[in-house]
Amino acid sequence: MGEPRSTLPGTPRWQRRPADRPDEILDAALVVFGEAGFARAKLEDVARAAGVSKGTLYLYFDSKESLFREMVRAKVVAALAESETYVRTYEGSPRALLVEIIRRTYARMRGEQMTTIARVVQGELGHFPELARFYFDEVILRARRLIEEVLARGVATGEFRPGTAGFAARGLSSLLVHTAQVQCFFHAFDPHGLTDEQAIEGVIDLYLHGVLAHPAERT
Amino acid sequence: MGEPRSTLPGTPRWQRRPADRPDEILDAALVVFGEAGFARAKLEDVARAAGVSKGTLYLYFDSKESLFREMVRAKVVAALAESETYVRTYEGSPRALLVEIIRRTYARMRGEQMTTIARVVQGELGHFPELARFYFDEVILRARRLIEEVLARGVATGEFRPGTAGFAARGLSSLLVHTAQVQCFFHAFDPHGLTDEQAIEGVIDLYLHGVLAHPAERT
DNA sequence: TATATATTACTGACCGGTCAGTTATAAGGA
DNA sequence: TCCTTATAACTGACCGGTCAGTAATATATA
Repeated sequence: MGEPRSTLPGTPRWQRRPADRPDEILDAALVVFGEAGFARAKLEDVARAAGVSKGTLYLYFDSKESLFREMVRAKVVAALAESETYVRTYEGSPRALLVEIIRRTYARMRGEQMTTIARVVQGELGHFPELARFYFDEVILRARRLIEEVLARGVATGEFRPGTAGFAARGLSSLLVHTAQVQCFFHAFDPHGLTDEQAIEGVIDLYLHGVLAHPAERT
Repeated sequence: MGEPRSTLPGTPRWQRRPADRPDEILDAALVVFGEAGFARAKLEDVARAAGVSKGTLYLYFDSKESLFREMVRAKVVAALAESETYVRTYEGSPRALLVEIIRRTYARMRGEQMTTIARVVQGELGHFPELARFYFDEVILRARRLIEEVLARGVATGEFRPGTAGFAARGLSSLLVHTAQVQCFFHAFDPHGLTDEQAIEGVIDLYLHGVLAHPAERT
């Protein structure tokens, strides 16, 4: 995130590090936009967090908006790509894979920066049609396809029931994203709050079995 | 939402309607905050939408923040209360009640203003700790309790399996809220988009049955 | 290897627009 | 007539974006 500028005599007041600046600024942007949301976030603060001056931001990014877009792009794509290769190289049963994907995804959403991004993006989508399009194509759809692939494998082996394809992947995304968000935002208030581990187990159990006692009786 | 101010000669330029103003302003606030988010929303616009001048807002509300809080309070509580009496007076089977609650809740979230509120609130929660507390207590928890009651009835009759209580209610909230939001924000982009009806059926099917083909084999 | 010169990364004061909140004034109504 | 309700002009803080200038580095020259 950029060293604080040195004030020691002898050391230069700042260094030229054009290769590192963009990433440092993007990291800072994630933090500041994440805390404040787009509109409240001050470029001054992004600059300070990145250890540069405000003018420097404009050497690397065109505007506040474009900085925001670039930040989302940079931070979101890596995570998804990782999950994709995980699925592609996995060799166990589809059910075990599904459980593993749920665990990993939840962990990432809770631990790192994804809930922040999801929250801010969601709040700002209306004002950035271009970003909305990007987010849908590169995040929502891609995640959905990944889950659909896992589900399809399970249907092929007979572990998962067929005919859920239309919604099941969307459902899992929603379950994961929103559960993580609620845990994230409201855990502090919740007297009977679940631990993250309990929440994950709940997601897995619910997603695999549903709530019916006798699911054989289909309607 | 307040009549536009008359400019016809003869008609008074404005009327004193202190009893009606607050609600008109709250309606206007919902629209404007919903479109713009808290930070971007201009009180000028709220005033115009309410058919009053900006100064008038300050006769009824202390500040932008307090207007926002009051708006959320006013708009959210009614909806929940309605569902609560519905559940309390329902006489059919728990399973039918659950399905009905899902349908109604989804319909309300999609048709009216709830997704808007949910989105904006979520985006702004970090900046309004007091509102967050209120929202958690009066919305999240209350909705959860309502669902838990329905589930408990079903467990009692043997229709629902026991032991899901810890998470099942949370899971349904997440599923409903996030599904409605995704439908709302991204339907326009989605080439293979589901209709609302399909989405609801998906939620119901998934929530009742889960994805497993042979749920008997519990782990 | 030291010094002059050119280049480019970076700074921070400043400008202009925006908008929450205030206030002086007017109009309605009992 | 006097109080309440409403208006609209006003203020001042705030912040995105700019740019003239400066500091760090690279290159050329002796």
